[in-house]
Amino acid sequence: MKSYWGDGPTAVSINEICRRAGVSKPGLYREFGNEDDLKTAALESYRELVLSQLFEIFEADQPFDEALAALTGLALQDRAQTGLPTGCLFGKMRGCRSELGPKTNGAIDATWSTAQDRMQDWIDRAKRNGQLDSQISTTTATLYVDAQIANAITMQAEGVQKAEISEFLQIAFNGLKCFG
Amino acid sequence: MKSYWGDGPTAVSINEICRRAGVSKPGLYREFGNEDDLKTAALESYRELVLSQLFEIFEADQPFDEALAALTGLALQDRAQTGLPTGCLFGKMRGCRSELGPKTNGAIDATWSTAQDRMQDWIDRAKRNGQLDSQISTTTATLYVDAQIANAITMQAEGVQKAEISEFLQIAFNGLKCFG
DNA sequence: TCCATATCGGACCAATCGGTATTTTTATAT
DNA sequence: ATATAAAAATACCGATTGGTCCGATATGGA
Repeated sequence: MKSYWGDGPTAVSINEICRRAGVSKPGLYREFGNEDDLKTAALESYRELVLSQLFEIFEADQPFDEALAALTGLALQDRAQTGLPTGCLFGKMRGCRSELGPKTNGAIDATWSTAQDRMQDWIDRAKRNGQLDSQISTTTATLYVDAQIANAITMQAEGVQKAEISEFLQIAFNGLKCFG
Repeated sequence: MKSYWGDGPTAVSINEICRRAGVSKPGLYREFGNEDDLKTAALESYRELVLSQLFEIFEADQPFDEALAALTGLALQDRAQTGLPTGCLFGKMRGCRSELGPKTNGAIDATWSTAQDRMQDWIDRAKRNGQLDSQISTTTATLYVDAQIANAITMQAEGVQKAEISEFLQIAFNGLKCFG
């Protein structure tokens, strides 16, 4: 069900969702409430399915370099094999917030907030361990890592070769390591 | 007219465009043809208004570092002052190609192709001048620069502070300079 | 077996979509 | 001033949108 959000949270109508899922429209409404609730549920499902893997990396007790390598590996893993759609639902939703309902927007805020918290802890830890230049603002670093991962996932969805995405992330993360 | 594409190329209906522009629907259709043509025209207008400034930087005969600085300045310039909407129409369109018509998609292809050409020339020139590590794949470099500029513009649209965007680009372009 | 109850889906709703036919207005020429 | 040509807007088209009503159908207890 949630898998059909691969082609954009605003690109698929409720009718189309029902058609694809083989479920009646009243049935879907009984289960989810309305469109806003449905999209909220889809985002929550995405968070548990995909973002949780990122959070695990951020929380893991490992050197900064290894965490970056793990992030690269995660961003590069083949979505086609897992049967899941490509692209980042969270990123797509953040890109068209004005077209989404208030509940979905609230969920986006909450998700982004917890993601930033996780990343802040991780960045601050790396700074304390001397693995990251403490001149770099923590908030900028979180924005940076988030954006680069989103870039990589989006590029994969657009069909860019894995080797190029890998090099892309290598360059991007290099910017963090050799700062100043 | 084209300014109303600020809130997303799929978020605004033809009816709404007419309402905002104070023009009748047949009038708009007489001028542009259909929705696909209108969006194509909007993209062309955006290319001449915004992307042309990027192309000028790529074509200018200046050191690589100065070009990067110029790109940073361009990405940071305040859109609110110019009266233009924030965000990157080209990037938004690339993010929802399946929702756009064939003509608009063709224009996206053409725009992206010429943008990549301009960047390739620029990157190759920097490599020849020893201002950029030639180990970096040219196509990856073009993808990289494009993505970072898009990131910066998107962040400005989301209300991120200028100082953070500036630091963001400093980190990102650092990754190009100190590679390997 | 028969009735009550709970679930489910076909059919329907007003609103809006992209797009157009037709009528009204405006301007011109005689 | 009046008939005619050009321009523009009102009013409408079928299709689709998010959302709901209500009849059909399945289930369970007596």
